[in-house]
Amino acid sequence: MTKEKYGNKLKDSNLKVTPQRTAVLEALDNLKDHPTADKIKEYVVKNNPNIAVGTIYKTLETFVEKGMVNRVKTEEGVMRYDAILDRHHHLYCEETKRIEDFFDDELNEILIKYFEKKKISNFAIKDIKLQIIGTFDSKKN
Amino acid sequence: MTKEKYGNKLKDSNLKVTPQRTAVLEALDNLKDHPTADKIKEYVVKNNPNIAVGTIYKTLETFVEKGMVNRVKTEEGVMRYDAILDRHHHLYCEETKRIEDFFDDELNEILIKYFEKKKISNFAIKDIKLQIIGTFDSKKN
DNA sequence: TATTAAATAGGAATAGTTCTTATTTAAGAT
DNA sequence: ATCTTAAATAAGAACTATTCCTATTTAATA
Ligand SMILES: [Mn+2]
Ligand SMILES: [Mn+2]
Ligand SMILES: [Zn+2]
Ligand SMILES: [Zn+2]
Repeated sequence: MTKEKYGNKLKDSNLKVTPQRTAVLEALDNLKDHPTADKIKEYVVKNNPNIAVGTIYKTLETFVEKGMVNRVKTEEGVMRYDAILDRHHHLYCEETKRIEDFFDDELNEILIKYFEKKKISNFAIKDIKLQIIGTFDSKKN
Repeated sequence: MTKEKYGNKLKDSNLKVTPQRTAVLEALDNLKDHPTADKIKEYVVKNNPNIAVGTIYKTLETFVEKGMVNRVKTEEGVMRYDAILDRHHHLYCEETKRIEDFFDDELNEILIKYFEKKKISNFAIKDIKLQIIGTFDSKKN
């Protein structure tokens, strides 16, 4: 019962369970490629044809505030969202602007250890993410 | 003769030397905090009161194309620019949105070696940047 | 000094996002 | 089950960063 899963997630964050929020959660759960608000809308609209675009933005903002979703740093003019909260890094494709997840616990260990030794003066680190910039091999796109 | 320096930089990139471009270069050279187009305009306007904002954007775009300037990835709605081309990473302050440079050759070595061993399948790495997220100690702000 | 391709000024247009407000609704209380 | 009410939503206006358009100006070269 996956619909129920989203309801519980909302309750856990002390949010009222609405069809709009449930739909956005579902979209985020299914669109794994760091979607824009617009992509989320496209997905949500299939089952909720009357949802307002402002609601999508408002919902995403709420989710970010509650820590249910993260924004992804880009150098484009559009915001992208990430529902995966486990620590991971990102592959940025320069050609296609695709952003793919990169999980690597060994690397995380190395980074943590490195910055335990080497403190940055006047800066308290909360998180470290790698931007791995390059291109996907275009054998099959 | 620093004015001349900017002129040469432009010539090196096969760009016509104009007062507007020189001024934007000078602004980028002096504003070390990854300025927005608007901050650059504020700086440039002091000596070039008639410059058009569109010219600033166009100039920055040209510089990015020529590899004289990089965009900085953020999760804000405004673009920020970086005139430092030497390999470096960024400290992102969650509170103030300040972005500060972080140079660390030892860390670069570690990363390069790590990814020489551990290739990412189907992805050709061009560059790796760390997003070091946290807060600056607010002793003096 | 004349030529010309390129650059700029000025302002309109666009796009992503936020804001406003009347209406609707979820959730708790009765 | 119905009532109550604070919160959420729809619809569209407003806002803001950026891009686009084009008449005019200018840098570079001859
Ligand atoms: Mn940089
Ligand atoms: Mn925008
Ligand atoms: Zn991700
Ligand atoms: Zn920098």
